[in-house]
Amino acid sequence: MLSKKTRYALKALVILGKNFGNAPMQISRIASEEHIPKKFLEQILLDLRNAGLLYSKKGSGGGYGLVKDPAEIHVAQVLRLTGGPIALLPCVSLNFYQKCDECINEETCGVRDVFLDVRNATLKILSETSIADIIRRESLLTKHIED
Amino acid sequence: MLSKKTRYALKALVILGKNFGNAPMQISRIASEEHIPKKFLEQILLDLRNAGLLYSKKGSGGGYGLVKDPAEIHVAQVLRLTGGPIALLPCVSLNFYQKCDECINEETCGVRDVFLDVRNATLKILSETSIADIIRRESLLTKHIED
DNA sequence: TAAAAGTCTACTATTTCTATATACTTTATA
DNA sequence: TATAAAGTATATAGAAATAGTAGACTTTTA
Repeated sequence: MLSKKTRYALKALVILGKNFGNAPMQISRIASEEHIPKKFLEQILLDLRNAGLLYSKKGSGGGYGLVKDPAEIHVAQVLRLTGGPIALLPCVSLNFYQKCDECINEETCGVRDVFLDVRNATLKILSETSIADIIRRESLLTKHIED
Repeated sequence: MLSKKTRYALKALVILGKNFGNAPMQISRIASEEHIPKKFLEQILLDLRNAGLLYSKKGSGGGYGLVKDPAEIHVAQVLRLTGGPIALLPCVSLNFYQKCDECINEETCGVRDVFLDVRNATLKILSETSIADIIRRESLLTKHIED
C-alpha cells in the first residue's frame, strides 16, 4: 500500500499540474482543497522541492509551482521520492533493494521470480504515466459521468 | 510490500507443494529449512489450515499437508488469506476496500484510475500463478544456473 | 515594519508487524 | 497406559514505521 505521504504528494502534484504556468499556489490552499493536513503537506512539498520537482517562493504572493511540465513528471518518480517502493518484495526492488533475510538462494527463488514479473508490469505502467496523464484521465472520467 | 507473514506463507506452501502426496511435514522442519521463526510459522499455518488450504495431523508422525493440488492454489489467494492487499491504494482493493478519507470524488479521481490499472495488471499475474508454477520456475532457474 | 508565506527540526502518538510465551489437546507407540 | 511428539489457541511484548503536530526561524512584499 502506498503511504499517505505518497498519496498526498501525488494529489498535490496533480493540482499543481493543473495550475502549471500560473502564479505559485500556497500550501494552505492545496491543503484545504485536497483535504490534506497542512503541516504534513509542508514537509512533503519541501521534499519535492529539494528533489528538484517544485520551485518555491517565500513571502506574500509566494507558494509552490512545478519546475517541469506535468507531462515530464512520472508517477514512478514520485513514488521513489516519497519513499514508496514499487516492488512488493525488497529483493526485487530496483531502488530499495534489500536481501530477504530468510531467503536461501535468491537466484533460484520462485517466489521472487513471480514478484519480479509483478514489479516489471507495475513499473511499466507507473513509469509511462505522467501527472499530465492523470489530469487527462480526470477530465475523461468527469465527462463520462456528465453523459 | 508484502508482510513477512505473507512471504513465509508462500515459502511454506511451496515446500509443502513439493511434498504433496507424501506424509505430512512438521512445522519445525519447515521452519528450519526455510529459516522461519517456528512460533510465527505455527500461527501462519494454522490460519492457512482454518482457511481450508492445509490439513493437519496431531501427534507423533503428524504435521501439515496441502489439501489441494499445488496447481490449484494461486498466489492471489494466499495474499488475501494472509491479509496482504494486492492493490496499492485502499480505494482500488477488491477485498480490502476502504474509502480514501482525503478523496473528494472517487469516481473521477485520476490517481485512483492509474492504480486501478496497476491492480488489474498485478492481479492478472497473481491469480494466474499457482504454487505449482512457482515450483516449476524454481527448477527452471536452478537448471539455468547449472548450465 | 508588519504580515504572508515557506523552512527546518524535533517530537509524539498511533498503529501495525513480528515474534515470543504459555498452557492445552490430540495421537502414536513403546 | 504413560510418555513424547506434534498441533491448537490466546495473550502479550517489543520494535519499527507512519502520521501528524509544534514551534521557532527566514525571506519577501506591500
